Amino acid sequence: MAAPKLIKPTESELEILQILWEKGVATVREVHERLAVTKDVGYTTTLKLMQIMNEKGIVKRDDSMRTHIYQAAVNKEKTQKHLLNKMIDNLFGGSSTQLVIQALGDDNHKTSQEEIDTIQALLDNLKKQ
Amino acid sequence: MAAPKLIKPTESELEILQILWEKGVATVREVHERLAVTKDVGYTTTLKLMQIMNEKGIVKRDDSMRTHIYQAAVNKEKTQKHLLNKMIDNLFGGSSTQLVIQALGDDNHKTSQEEIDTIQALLDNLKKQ
DNA sequence: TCGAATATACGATTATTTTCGTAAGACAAT
DNA sequence: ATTGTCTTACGAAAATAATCGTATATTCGA
Repeated sequence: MAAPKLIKPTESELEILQILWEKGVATVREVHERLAVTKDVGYTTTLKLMQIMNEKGIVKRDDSMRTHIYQAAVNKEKTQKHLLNKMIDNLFGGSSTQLVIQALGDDNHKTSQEEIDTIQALLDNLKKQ
Repeated sequence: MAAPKLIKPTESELEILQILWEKGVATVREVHERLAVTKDVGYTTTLKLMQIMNEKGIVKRDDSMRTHIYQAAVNKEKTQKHLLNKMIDNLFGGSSTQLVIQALGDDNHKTSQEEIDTIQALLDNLKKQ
């Protein structure tokens, strides 16, 4: 029972998690400089957030050196699936299809030809089962 | 031009919106009794939330009678889309395709044959454009 | 060696969200 | 009319999230 099943990262925490998932490991500064590209926020704010995430068990860190090295402590796909499930149930009446339809018809995130092919392949695969 | 107003309902507000979307119109008491089924919350809490939502313009109300009649003032699909966008950005690195893949491969919300056909038709349509 | 740059720790503040107690008016039944 | 129930209004506490300032320690060059 080591795994705390209730993972509910805040919006800011999710932004940091994304960066950690992508980079694997990162320092506070690396995370912060990435955040600073799209967000106007102070360094100590990022630091504090990552410290809190560490306390919550959302991230792990190696503090054997002066500059601590952080990494995500929660699985990316599991977290995505968990939050997606919540949204499907809370906002789309339990229908993942409804959600998919909304997502594909989204002007803000245009779906490329290639992506469409990817999804179609996935659907063909689903069909066979 | 008039600034397009950003609808960002909180989680509690979303619970209320869902009830209003389903019922069309409802009194505070009706909403509250529905909430009370799954949530332990006081009546005045629901009342206050709905008053705040009214101030924010998330709901409208007819207060010509003693018991006010509420209805949603934001479009269901638009709100779904907005929150979906947020999730795509916050959790899927901006890739709606990644989200779709997770949603379709979700064990908790099985995708039926019929639903697959629906989505495939949608994709074919997207392809033509 | 000294100072600038950089690191963490941590308290405090601010903002937002959620909660509820209390008051006062309206209504219905007796 | 009186009482008990229902309603909204309102203020403010409690809980949660996000922000940053300051202190202190470490490192690296000049």
